Amino acid sequence: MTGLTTVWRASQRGRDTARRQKPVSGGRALCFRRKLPAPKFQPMSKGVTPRSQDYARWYTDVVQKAELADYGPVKGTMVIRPYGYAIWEALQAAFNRRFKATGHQNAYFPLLIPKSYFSREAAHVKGFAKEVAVVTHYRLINDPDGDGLIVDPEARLEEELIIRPTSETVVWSMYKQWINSYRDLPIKINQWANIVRWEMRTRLFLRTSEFLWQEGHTAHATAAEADEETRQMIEVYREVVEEEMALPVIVGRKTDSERFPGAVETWSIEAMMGDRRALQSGTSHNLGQNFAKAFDVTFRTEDNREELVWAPSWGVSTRLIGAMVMAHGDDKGLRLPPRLAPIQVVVVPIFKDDTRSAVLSAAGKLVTDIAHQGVRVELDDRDNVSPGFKFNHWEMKGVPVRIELGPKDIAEGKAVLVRRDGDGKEDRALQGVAAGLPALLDDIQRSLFRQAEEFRAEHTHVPENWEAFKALMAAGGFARCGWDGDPQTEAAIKADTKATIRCIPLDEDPTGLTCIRTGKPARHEVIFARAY
RNA sequence: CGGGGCGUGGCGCAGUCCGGUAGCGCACCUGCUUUGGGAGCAGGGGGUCGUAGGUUCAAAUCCUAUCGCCCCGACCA
Repeated sequence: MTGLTTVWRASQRGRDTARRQKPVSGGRALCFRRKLPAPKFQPMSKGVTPRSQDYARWYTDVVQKAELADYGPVKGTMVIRPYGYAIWEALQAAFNRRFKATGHQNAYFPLLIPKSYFSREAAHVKGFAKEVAVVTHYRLINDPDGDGLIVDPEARLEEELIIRPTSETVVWSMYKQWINSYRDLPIKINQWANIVRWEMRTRLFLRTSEFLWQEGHTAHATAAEADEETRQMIEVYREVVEEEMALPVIVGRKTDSERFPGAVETWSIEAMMGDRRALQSGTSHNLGQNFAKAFDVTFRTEDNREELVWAPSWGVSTRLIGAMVMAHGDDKGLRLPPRLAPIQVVVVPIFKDDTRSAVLSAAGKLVTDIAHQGVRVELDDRDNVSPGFKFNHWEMKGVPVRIELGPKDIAEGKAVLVRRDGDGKEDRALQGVAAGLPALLDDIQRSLFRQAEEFRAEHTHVPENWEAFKALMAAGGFARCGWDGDPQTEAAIKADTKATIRCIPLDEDPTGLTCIRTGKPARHEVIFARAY
């Protein structure tokens, strides 16, 4: 409790003092001049920090005010609140449907992993060791020297356990037991789980010490099959993110430096956020035979040879919710794509004491009609807050469509309809407004995708030269250009511009391109951006 | 780990320099009036000032220690 208290107090304090001091110093005197200088910061008593003022703070404000999530008591942890979790459930449903359609089954592996398992694969260890939480004891006792509980020094574990930062090692330790013959392959398992990575700098949804995700682990008899699986799943991710989240992504491969620890090839989908930075939104890895080697997982082929099993793994996390906030949100709050919105339409009745029952009964009827269309609808009949408050409230929550219904409307046989993805209100005949909603929601879904796509197009460029590249990275955006394939060039570019190679896009064509920095012939056409 | 800052009702803060027994806004509760873009008025409840120790007649305020958190830098879905 006190932890939470200080979080806010401390962070707000600095900003507020800074904000207050500027206008206050000499502010009075300046009032006598003809033109009032605009105060540098307009204190926002309501709503959220405008994106243009402080994008990071806008994001945090929206996540909290829309009641998606809140900070947990332990540094870097978050509570996903019901509204945020409902979005996660919608995403899970969308993914599960496709995972199952492509022959995968859900299962669950344990949270705790023997430290020795974790150490089997060298690159894997190197990648995760720095951020693994370790369980060393199994008991607390009363402190003999005072009050409170202490870790019982007698209760040290013989073998220390790690809390999974990902599950490759446990999964493959089990696959060793399950796989003997080519007849046992392929195994295509997915698990929904929480994982822990002790992050230094955390942000709600985007990077927290514990997060929820899905990790697929499959085992195959051939390299070709593993490669096919890896590509198929990145395509599934593309489809869900673009079609359900209305967020356009670039599909591509990672360079060596950005690859998953232990993978031979990593594919990712990369999206552009509202501040023009890139967000890796899903990854699919071809692990080759690395984990099979580490866990000695072999099988008998049809012609009785012993071979190592081939492995992909793939995952998306609650980070996707952060992506949705940052890609679609505006200064009024969230804008949710209808396919994932927990509430697709909200009806706000407007009434006074004398009109209350008439309005509420008309609104109730409307809500029933809407529900019959298969639309997720909510009636906000609270009478302790004003209609204006409700408008802002539901806009903050990103509900795609709002219908206002008051006595005047009912008299005229109409309702007022407001799309969250645009501005302005329009009248609709009360008859038929419900029937039109499914098509309207589809239109909003498309419109959000189009807006995100246009935004990305506006900020994606092919820089002519190094100077143009630097300017683009400083301004923010995606650069599509040549790279000589040298990791040192990549590192130098990062040092100069903070930009990294987000991916080598699926449709790359390096022919005739030169490296943006060295001028050497390009080995790959890549996407550069500053990333989260 | 290095640098900077902060812990005072649920939240945001003032009070700390110049010790005198805690205040403001929001939120909350009650009532009345309201309700088409974040309602108004009146009344009310709630904190011992991160923790521990010290100085003092007296500590949110001074001293010491300690814990925690935030921001910036070195890692990452």
